[in-house]
Amino acid sequence: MATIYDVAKAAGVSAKTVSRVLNQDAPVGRETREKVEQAIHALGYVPSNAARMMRSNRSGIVGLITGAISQTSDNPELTGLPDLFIVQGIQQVMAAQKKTLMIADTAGSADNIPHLLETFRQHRAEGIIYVADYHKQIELPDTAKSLPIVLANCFDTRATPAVLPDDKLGQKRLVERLIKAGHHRIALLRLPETFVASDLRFQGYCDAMSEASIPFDPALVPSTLQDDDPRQLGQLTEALKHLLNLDQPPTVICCGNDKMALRVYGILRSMGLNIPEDISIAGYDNYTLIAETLYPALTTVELPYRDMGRQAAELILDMIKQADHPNEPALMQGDVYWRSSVTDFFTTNVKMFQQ
Amino acid sequence: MATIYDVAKAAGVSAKTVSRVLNQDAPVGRETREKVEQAIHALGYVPSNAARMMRSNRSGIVGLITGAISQTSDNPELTGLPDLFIVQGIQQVMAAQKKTLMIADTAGSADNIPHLLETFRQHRAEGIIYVADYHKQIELPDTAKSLPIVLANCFDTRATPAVLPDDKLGQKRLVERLIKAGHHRIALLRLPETFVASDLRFQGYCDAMSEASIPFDPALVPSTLQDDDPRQLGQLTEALKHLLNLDQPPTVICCGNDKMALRVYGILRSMGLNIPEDISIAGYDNYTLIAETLYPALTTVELPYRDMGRQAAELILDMIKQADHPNEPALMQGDVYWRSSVTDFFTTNVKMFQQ
DNA sequence: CGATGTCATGACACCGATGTCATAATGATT
DNA sequence: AATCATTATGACATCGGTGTCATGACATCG
Repeated sequence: MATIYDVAKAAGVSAKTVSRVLNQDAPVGRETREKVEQAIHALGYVPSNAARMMRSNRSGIVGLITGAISQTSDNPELTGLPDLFIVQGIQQVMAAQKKTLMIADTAGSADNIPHLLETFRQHRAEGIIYVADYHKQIELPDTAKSLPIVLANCFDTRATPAVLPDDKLGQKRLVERLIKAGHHRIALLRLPETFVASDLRFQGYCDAMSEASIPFDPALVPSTLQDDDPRQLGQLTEALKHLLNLDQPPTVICCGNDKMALRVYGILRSMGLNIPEDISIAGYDNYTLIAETLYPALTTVELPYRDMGRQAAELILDMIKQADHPNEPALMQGDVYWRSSVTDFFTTNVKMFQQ
Repeated sequence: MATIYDVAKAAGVSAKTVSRVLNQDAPVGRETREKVEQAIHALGYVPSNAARMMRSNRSGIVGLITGAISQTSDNPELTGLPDLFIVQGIQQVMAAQKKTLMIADTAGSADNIPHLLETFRQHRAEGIIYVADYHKQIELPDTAKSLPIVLANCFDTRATPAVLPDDKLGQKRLVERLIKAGHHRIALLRLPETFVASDLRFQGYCDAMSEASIPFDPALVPSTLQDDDPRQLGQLTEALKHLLNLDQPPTVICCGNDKMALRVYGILRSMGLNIPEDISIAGYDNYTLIAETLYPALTTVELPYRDMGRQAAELILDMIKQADHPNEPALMQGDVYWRSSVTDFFTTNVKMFQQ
């Protein structure tokens, strides 16, 4: 591979002059510049990042640790890889800032993290982003403390800067929108309690109900499911039967996520119920492959993964520039996507009057 | 950040001796080694990859170009990101071989590829893998020819080494299995013709039917769909009505992919049909989030993404070692996943006898 | 006992860029 | 015309490792 000296020789100038042409950091005579540019082109010369980095001691590399890529399928709850959208958001910002993103993977085991950090340090990464597959609490090894680090979709007890989805607000907005559409009997099928989001969304549900002065009815919020996947189908069926047999059954069921909603669609239909005529269904995540493809399309709340990624990327770049960092996690809001799986009583009424 | 000279000074030895301890490429006295190791630990020294790379001229970096990460949502057909599994397979092999994987992203536009290649060359990547989001033909810019390159999930006209899914064999196996389960009237809802897989799978379908001596009935294979997503629902409904109104309607419908199967579930149920009692459904892709979550779970063929990734990784590593490369694309086989969306007439009969 | 071989270590050059400083040529200013 | 500023260029050192070669201390062998 050609070096800057080969170019210099071919152009009949010094290496430093070639360097100046490359970096445009000092005036170069027009003729000289053209000779150099021709030589570069003719030799197919590409400057060596390694040599540059050595001199400048700035790598321009940001490390990204994720389990998304090599996620093992032992937890089938998570094979959707939606968190890859976070990586996408990060990538966008890094590309715009001409930073190089180096992605490493935990291969499903947190034990690998120290080794990954070591590799990043060898490459002189300037900062690190850790991306979790779903909203959770984590504990990073002590080795992580020596570099600027940002957590995305997770948080720890050491107030490491973090970017999180605002699950509470998201669920609250959804329920508010449901109430606005005329629903009062609103059921909530919670995620397993092992998920941080389960409780946050329950709080959002309660807030929205209480602000609308609708008393909380525990019968509408069956006990949370287990994350044991094979058993979930049976548990879901039980929970749905319970809800449908209430004296005042719900007019809409909020599912813990879009995947659960997909299951609920199947179960309800096998019971002979139509969505949304007999009962409305809402999800969470706005996992478009499901939400837009389901028939009817699913009303749901977006998990703002791309925004979280962008936010995390900007945060780490700030931290690299100035050792400054925020103490509070950044909460990212996701919109409600209103689709045809939920009846809007008022819209329906209007239509009736128009007809 | 500490250098090898800092370590050398702290340990009272020469830099070269520290280097020997690090690389274990020459004997070092036990006492000396321990002093050096202590100094390394005390200073938190991590060798600089840049400096190493400069001397050895071997980067240990393999470049990966994909659109998976920053896939724009303008093609909703593809928001599932299943091709990320290819990246996962690649990552596994690279990690095992202690290679560094550098992932770059087309940000949805092939125009960026030359720039990405330039970046890879700056980093002195030893080889490149290009991953496509679905089985397709591509055309790489000429700049790509100077490095070993492997295509995954795509191919070109220049016989660049490629790793592809064996769509023909996959569909053939599925149909063979359906026939074995007692189905004779087998419908095929083809993907849009713009997809390479559409024709290959149709060939597989024909092969299986012909080998079982079942005459080909064009009525069972409606014209292919458009990839225009909003219109697909209507087209699908039309196609299904057509199939169901035949004199001899199909007993099973093979869908172009799992997502189409998800749509078909919804449409058939809104027609009051039960799966698989009234009609069986099969998909393609084994996109587990859909296939396993659907109720009933979906019979489908795996797209062997992880295997393709592993194969592509091993191929590029071979090519890096020896400039040798194969001329024929590697076709990777995917298994049939038999689930409850398809009636097995023989199993059913056996059960009836047992009862 | 001298020759040879192995072990342990260090001095030094080198990889490919770029920062610093020096130098020469040109044009502008007094 | 002498001085100064600006432009255009090159020589050289340097970044942090590692390859090459040299050196001294022992151990082994005929």
